Amino acid sequence: MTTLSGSGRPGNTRPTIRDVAALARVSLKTVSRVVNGEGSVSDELTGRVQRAIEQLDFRPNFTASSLRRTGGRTKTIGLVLEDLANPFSAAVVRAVEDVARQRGVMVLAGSVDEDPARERALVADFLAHSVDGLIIVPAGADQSYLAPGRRSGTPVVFVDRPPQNLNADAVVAANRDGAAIGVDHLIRHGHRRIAFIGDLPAIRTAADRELGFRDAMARREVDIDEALVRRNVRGVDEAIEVTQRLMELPDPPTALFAAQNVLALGAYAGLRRLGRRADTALVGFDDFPVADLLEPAVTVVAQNPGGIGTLAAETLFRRLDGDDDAMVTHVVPTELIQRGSGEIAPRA
Amino acid sequence: MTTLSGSGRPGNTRPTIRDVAALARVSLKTVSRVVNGEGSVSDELTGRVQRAIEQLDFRPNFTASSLRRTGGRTKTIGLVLEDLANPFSAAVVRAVEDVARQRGVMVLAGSVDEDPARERALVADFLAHSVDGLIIVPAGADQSYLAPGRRSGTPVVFVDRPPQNLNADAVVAANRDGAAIGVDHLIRHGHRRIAFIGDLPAIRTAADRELGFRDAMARREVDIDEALVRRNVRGVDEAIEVTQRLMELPDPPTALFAAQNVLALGAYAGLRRLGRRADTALVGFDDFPVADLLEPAVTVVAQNPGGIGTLAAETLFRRLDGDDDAMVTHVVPTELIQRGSGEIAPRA
DNA sequence: CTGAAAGCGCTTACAG
DNA sequence: CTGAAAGCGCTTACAG
Repeated sequence: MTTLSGSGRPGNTRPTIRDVAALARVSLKTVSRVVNGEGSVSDELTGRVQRAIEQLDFRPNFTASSLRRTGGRTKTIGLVLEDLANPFSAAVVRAVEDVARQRGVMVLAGSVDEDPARERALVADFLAHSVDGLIIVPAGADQSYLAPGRRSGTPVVFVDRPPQNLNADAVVAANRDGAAIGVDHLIRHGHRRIAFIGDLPAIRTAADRELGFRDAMARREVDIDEALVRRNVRGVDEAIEVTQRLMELPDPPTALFAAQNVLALGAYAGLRRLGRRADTALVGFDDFPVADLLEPAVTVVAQNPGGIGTLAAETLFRRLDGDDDAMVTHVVPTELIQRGSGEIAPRA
Repeated sequence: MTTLSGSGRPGNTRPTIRDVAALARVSLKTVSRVVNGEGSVSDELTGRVQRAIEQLDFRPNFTASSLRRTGGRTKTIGLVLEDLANPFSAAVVRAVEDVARQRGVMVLAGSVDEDPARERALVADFLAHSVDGLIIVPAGADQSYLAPGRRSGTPVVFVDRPPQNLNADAVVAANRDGAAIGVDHLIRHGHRRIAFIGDLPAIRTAADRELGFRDAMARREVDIDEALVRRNVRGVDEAIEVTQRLMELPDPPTALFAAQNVLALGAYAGLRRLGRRADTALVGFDDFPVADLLEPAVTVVAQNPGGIGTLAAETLFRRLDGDDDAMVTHVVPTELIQRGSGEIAPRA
């Protein structure tokens, strides 16, 4: 028995439309018609083609077809995220995937770990692979490098943080308003000495949340003791340490606002070590698993990563469908979830 | 000024190698040589080509090139997971991504939600997109559908659960041994009435963990009270309910072994509601965030999802590099992490 | 209803 | 060192 593959390549190659055509004794175009369900093929030929497909276990090469097909969509989109392993990124991917699936679109995803160079490299790789669109959590402070690509028709939607030096759609959480609501909650429970624990101010969301903290304090005319404002705190361990330092001040805070979930965890652990968990209020920004199982359970200003991802994907597909209205920034509201830690009154 | 694109398509299309060649007044092949750094191009022409590339912001279409290139690799692999949003899946993707990145390979990922039909559909989609290889957490009980694809040269590595009706590489956790170690830990702390809380026995890992539970009990000659063996428990809420039922038995267990992290969370919450957290031992299988912040902190048999993902990716790439040794199943060891809940002695 | 030719963006195999 | 032709797997535009 001879090799079915016409070009005489080794036998273990995937069958092509040419092999099917040869076996069914029809033209390439007829196979193409059957595969794409174009109709207008006689039952006789349709049958022969289908049997050949079955027999060879032929699967059309979608990538090859998109090369010539009008529009030339590859039915893939690229996701540039902070870290696929963190719950926020993971929830975004999942939500995007669900929207994409309905359209038969696959998702390529990659982590950037806050490295601007890696952001650009990943975008370049996705573009080289001809993705139809991009969803990006920007790490760098300049997205102007995307301008040429966008001109050539690849839409981009930013998530979590707005782009800089580029006019593009974005979907962000209500960082400033949400933080203000969380802090206001503490003030209404009687606190006036409220500490702020935040990440690098260079990260836009961290800066916005600090602004929200200041908004709330100003609106209620509560003085901010700058000694209680701690920025540049990274990771659980640093948050634990910072919390312990804060609580050991001569005039310590009665409440903590931790502007990120990991920092809230650190604050919780720090309070616990000092035995101050039960008498110090704590509100965190961004929910985390098991927050409700801690004691006291942790009150948070919850983001909606699933909602953010869904909206980002919908925005991207709207652009792919031809929408060329002005770029918009969607702000997804946060939700204050009261669980106990945020409702502790100040010590007498 | 005329359109640079020779074919007269609308101007906002991405420039091609042809546009570059025209602008640099060289042949296609010369552009190709420069782009691929083949050398053997005069400085004169190299310069002209590079300037044209710069000027047009040309980015080679990798997908098109792989169509003709020998080997025809697309430098993409497909990941079929349970749910991208769950920590186990997320950790696996991240680990795979890191290995793939070193080779300039991108990862396509999708969730299957324990739906066998979705597993097959996703695999078919990945294959249609010509991925170079697949990493799969199987949902269905039959992977024979992959045999034809594998014959045509796409390697597949299974993760978390071995494939059925298909001879392929796999990377799994030491479910049976790990569970036995966790249960043995409870026995050594004096427990004899130990409850087992597990997921659907149809899921291989759940079944294996129950076997491990039975192994440990048999080895120490502890009788199993079948009334304390609860299978088919799904999700936190069911685990909470099951735990409450168990603790309300006339002769309740003194220790619980929860064979999955979500079930451990439910067991913890269930004990807490009954005020039995501090006097009932609990060991969970598979670690979870914040397990160390609960009180008591939860003792677990930790899997190593990162290690599993890394090993799976390495195995896949080894196959892509031509390794055709016999298929192997790698068993990644678990680690018992003692945190408090597993070291509680039985009530007197 | 059916097919032969040309082409998608790029590389291979060959010739100079 | 350089290029013209053929081809990767498929679709388009045209002809019958």
